[in-house]
Amino acid sequence: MKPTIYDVAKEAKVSIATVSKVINKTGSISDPTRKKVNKVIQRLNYKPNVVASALTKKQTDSLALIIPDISNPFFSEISRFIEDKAHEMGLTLFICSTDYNEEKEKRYIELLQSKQADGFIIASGFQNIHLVEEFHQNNIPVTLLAQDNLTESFNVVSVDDYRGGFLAINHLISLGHQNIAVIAEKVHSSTLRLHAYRDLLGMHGMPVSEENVIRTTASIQNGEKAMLGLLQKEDRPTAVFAANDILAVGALKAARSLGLEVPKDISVIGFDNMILSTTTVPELTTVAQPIKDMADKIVDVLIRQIKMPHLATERTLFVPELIVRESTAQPPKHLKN
Amino acid sequence: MKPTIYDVAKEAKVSIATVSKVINKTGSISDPTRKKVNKVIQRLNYKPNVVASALTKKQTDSLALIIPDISNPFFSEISRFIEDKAHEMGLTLFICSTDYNEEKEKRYIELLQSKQADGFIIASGFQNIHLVEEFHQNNIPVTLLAQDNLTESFNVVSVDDYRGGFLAINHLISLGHQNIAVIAEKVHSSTLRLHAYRDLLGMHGMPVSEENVIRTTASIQNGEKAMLGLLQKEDRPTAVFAANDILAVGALKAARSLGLEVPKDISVIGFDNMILSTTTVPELTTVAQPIKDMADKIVDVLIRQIKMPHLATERTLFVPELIVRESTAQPPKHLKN
DNA sequence: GTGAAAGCGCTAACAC
DNA sequence: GTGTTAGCGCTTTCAC
Repeated sequence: MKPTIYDVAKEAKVSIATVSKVINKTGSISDPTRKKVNKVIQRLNYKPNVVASALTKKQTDSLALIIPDISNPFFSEISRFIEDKAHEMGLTLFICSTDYNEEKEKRYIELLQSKQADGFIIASGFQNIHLVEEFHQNNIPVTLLAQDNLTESFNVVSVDDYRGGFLAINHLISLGHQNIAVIAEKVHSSTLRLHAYRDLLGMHGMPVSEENVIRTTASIQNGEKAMLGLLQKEDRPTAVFAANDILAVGALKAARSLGLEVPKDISVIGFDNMILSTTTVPELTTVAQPIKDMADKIVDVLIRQIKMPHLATERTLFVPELIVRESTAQPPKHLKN
Repeated sequence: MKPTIYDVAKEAKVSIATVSKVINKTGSISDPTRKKVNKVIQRLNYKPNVVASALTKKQTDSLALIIPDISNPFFSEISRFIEDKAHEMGLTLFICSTDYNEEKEKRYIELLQSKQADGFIIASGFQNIHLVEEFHQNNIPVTLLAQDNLTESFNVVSVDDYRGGFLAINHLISLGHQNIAVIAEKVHSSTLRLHAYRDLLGMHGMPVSEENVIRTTASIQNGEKAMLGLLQKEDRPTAVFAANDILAVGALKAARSLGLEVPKDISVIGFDNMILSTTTVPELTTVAQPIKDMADKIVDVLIRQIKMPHLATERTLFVPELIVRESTAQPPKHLKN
């Protein structure tokens, strides 16, 4: 049997309260007894049972991170930073992948409530926002990651999507592109990036053709498919803004499969700056999210909310950054006006 | 306050024992009372507190997965399958990234023991195997993933690394390559892949030059560096076997940076078949691990061990598969003998 | 078919 | 500085 606090107390000839105090460094304990107790703990290889302490303290020191898919590099990269920060703060992390599926969202959220997670981080791509609203009613701390929800007042940590879209399109326009298409996801963040697209085109007196905006789900294949559609149009765009790097990678593949050279024949810009964007040929020009800063911030915000539930809601927008690599250039000469 | 089993019992005018029985579908409960209780559970939105039940049952229904780095696509992909399988079996997963760091390994293992994880999956790349041996002594169920440890008898699920190396090198040799280099990791699985390399070269009467085997840690940069070294040699290899796709991607980048064309000037083959290997140009020829099968199997094995601790140890080797894509071809003519 | 009660391993209030 | 004790919310005998 694993040793319990009773075993330690008996061996050290003190009470369990004393043992508890030396473990948690609470109360005041004389130096000799502390040493004595610690020695016994060592000798018995005693590990406090935190499920018992969680039951008494009514807090598990664990956080739930709900993402669409941990095998998607964007999410695995940011999860890693969140994990590090959480551990640094003494918390463990449950990570669950929901596949954009409302069933799974519901199941995981119930499960993690049962597991008494102290707080929840809901990443972008979460479908059923009603589920999250329930948290609010039940006073369960939640913070949204890169998911700007306007209807309810949640704590949010996100990148400034509009600004990011602006950066991307502005880069393309300043290179001289006049016919720019966009491949976006069907999520809110993509919508904001799209707004920047429309606004900027408008500002430059460029017409927005609805044929030039494709909405899809993030996957390399979908990026490929979307790009193929775009490239088969008569009035083919000279530049494509993919709302994330996964889609951009698909776009790159599609262009290549049609014998088109990027960026000579067509420019492609992504969003996210994940590892993928440096392994393509050409390397991807993209808009970087400061995911480490975002990860740190979101854990801080969530912890604050756990400790002080009635604090004002907080929305932190991080500034994205344009990373120019190889996949964007001036449009082909014969198409320039 | 969250409702407890007492609240449900009171509302339903039954005892907490009865409520417990309907929740867990144990004992025998009459249809009417079950319905009555369920209705109250519904109405109160009652969620059983599993930390309390974990305390009584002495089992948390959770597994620990210890990997080097969740942001490494190989691990995130396999983690995803393990997560799915675990959830299918009614278990939650703690995922921890240790960065090949013994300090972190120790910290996480202690933490997860405190959290009373029912079993541990230790992935390849784990440094301090002594830590794992302690599990054995303490009768804590462990299964190794893709880490074949010879000294102790652990349950192991792995790919047949030797066979994988064989497949890769054999492919290269049958294309006509005579001067083959290898970039391997400093882990056991890589060593096995290396054995295949040496054996196969020997079988074909090809000398093994130690200059042609580089050992490093998995990262794109290290792959790049290793490849650069290889390419600067006078007697430059015509083909390189990278012991995983991450290294192979680095190798591809290095070749490209030197103006070499893959596979025309030099062939590159990887190992793992992760998503990265389809986004490179050229797409990577590689050896695929059946990671879904491995994930399913490892969860099964671990659960079996949790339920029946004294079962014989089991080592399952999965058969890898050669995936020929674009990065391998015959060696340049002028170099062929 | 249902309930009373003991106990899982711990924390925290309180007494000494 | 240290110990006693009452829970935390649940499962599981064992009566009835």
